[in-house]
Amino acid sequence: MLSIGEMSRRTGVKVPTIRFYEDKGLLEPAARTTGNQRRYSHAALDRLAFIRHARDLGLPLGDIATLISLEGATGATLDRAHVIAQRQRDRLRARIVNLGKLERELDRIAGACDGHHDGPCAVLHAFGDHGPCAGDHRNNDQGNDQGAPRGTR
Amino acid sequence: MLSIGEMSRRTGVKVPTIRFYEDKGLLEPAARTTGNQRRYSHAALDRLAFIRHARDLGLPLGDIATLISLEGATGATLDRAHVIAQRQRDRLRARIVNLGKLERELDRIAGACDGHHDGPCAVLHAFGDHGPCAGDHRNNDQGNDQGAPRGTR
DNA sequence: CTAATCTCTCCAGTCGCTAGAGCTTCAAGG
DNA sequence: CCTTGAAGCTCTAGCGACTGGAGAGATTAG
Repeated sequence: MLSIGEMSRRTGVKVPTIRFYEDKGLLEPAARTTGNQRRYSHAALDRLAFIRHARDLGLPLGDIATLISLEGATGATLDRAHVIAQRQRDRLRARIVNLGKLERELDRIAGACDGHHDGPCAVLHAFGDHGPCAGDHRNNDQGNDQGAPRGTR
Repeated sequence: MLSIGEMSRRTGVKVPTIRFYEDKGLLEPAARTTGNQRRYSHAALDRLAFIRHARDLGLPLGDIATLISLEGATGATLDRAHVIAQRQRDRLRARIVNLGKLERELDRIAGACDGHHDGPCAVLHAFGDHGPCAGDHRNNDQGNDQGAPRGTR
């Protein structure tokens, strides 16, 4: 049986985050000691590692919950897991293409200012000016933040 | 003078979001009609377009506020604008590299399941299994969400 | 004048955490 | 056995960048 701190150390998921996952139903409520502290099985450890990994891959918690609910399922139900993986990969692909466009534009903007500061700033102008970028770098990105900033680890 | 709805139509920024920007100090409080409705100048329209564009490029509102405060400045102060653009470009670059790794892994996961659903699902196993990926696709991405999901536009 | 559309303010919710307050429990050393 | 300090508990609030709804008032077209 593992304490919550032990779980945290082994998976790299912060302690409050573990409690948060329990609250959201991603982890089953842990068993408790007589003093009300959580104690986890190794199965729970595996589950937390699974969640962690899926989060690293950018899956939203809702999708992760779906994957968990599919555990132990067989047959056609499992197509849903496949669909989630594919959808996430496609989201990521679209996002990479989009970010590539943004990068090129930021290049242009950063390059617009190369040291001579006389008149109004070219960088500021470039930020305001949407013309030079072919026009469609808009980020109509659905879904959540792929690869969330979760603090430094 | 433009109504808030007109501003929204012309920039693609939603009405509540415009009010939100005002609240956050990115837009100066608009003039009001006798009936308390906001009326905007064309300068305000330009400013909103600027914000919109910078947001599309993934700049956090704090950075945008800094850029705005630099408007009209000259000389060395403007280096700050340059630094913001470069920093953002670098964040984006790092992020693209990282997302590329994630994409390859999702490819592996999605590929793990190719139709035959007999035993336990390979996709689920692949999500749980961190081994095959060289190990360091972790997303220790600092900074905010580059290219925010702002709903469908 | 009336009906339809806009706009107003305020509040609550989203997502995935993170941090703090103020308290209790646990394990190890003396 | 007692103390000490780390680790745990619950609860609440906050982040960023919005989004949506309620219920009221303003404006505009016919």
